[in-house]
Amino acid sequence: MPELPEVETIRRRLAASLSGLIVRRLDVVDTTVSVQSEDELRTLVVGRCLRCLRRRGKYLIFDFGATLLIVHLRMTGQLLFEAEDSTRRPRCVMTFDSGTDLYFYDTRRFGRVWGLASDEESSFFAKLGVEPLSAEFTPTLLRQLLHGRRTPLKAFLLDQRHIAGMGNIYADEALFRARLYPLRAAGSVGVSEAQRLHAAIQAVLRLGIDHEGASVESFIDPAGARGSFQKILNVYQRTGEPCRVCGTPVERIIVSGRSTHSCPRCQPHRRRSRPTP
DNA sequence: CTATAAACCTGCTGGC
DNA sequence: TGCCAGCAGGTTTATA
Repeated sequence: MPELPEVETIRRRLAASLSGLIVRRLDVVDTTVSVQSEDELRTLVVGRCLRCLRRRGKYLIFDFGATLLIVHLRMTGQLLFEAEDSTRRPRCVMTFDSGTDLYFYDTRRFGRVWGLASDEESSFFAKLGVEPLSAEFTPTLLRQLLHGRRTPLKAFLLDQRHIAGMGNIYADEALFRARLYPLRAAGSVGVSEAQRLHAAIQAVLRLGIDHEGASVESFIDPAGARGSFQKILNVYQRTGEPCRVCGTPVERIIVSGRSTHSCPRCQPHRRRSRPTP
């Protein structure tokens, strides 16, 4: 599933190829891709110059200056420069004046596209939490966000209203790196633990970006390249395999309906001092 | 506020 | 070999 590092990888690849190009046409193949009509989307993007590509959490923003096209890939969405074979149909296609096509493929059809005027952006993202790699995200802010909450840390990290961009992979990896048990109540986290969690969140997201994403499901970048973060996962989808730090088998539980992976020794239920993983 | 569940989807897996 | 129930998960919406 594309999470922050995967969307950032896509953003960088698209920015390198598409910045400054003018949209020649937009074709909506699967009308469920947007609540808006093909005509409405066309009015917002066709003939306009793509100024830049931005990202907010897991949302990808095609910035045309006065208008925006926003894409969320959800589970299986892919943006590709090349068409797939005829057994797979794209949900929509954007064609640029250079002749470059951008296909939106999405097996499970959870992904969505929105077109809007740029002055609607702040309200569009009004409920979205802090950008975890921004200067705004500090250990102090994290502690404020955690304060008083009884919800499990894992559920807290997945909640996009608090911090934007983490999904199941990076939430599990961040908690492992911070040596925190996923079911710990968010509000029970102390100052040093919050500092550890803050550092761990930023570290796993940066590591994910450095590795050009985790290709655990169907993630590939627009040129079809896989990421490599899946090769260095510590706990995600490693149930029963030895912890890379202590050798204890990785444990799998369900937290707020999501499979959750952790090392029972490195991430104990109670606080205790351990060497840094 | 918090928790849980269903809905949206399709491909894959496990069990028989 | 074949069939099918069940699972995976990001987000929204509904319900307790």
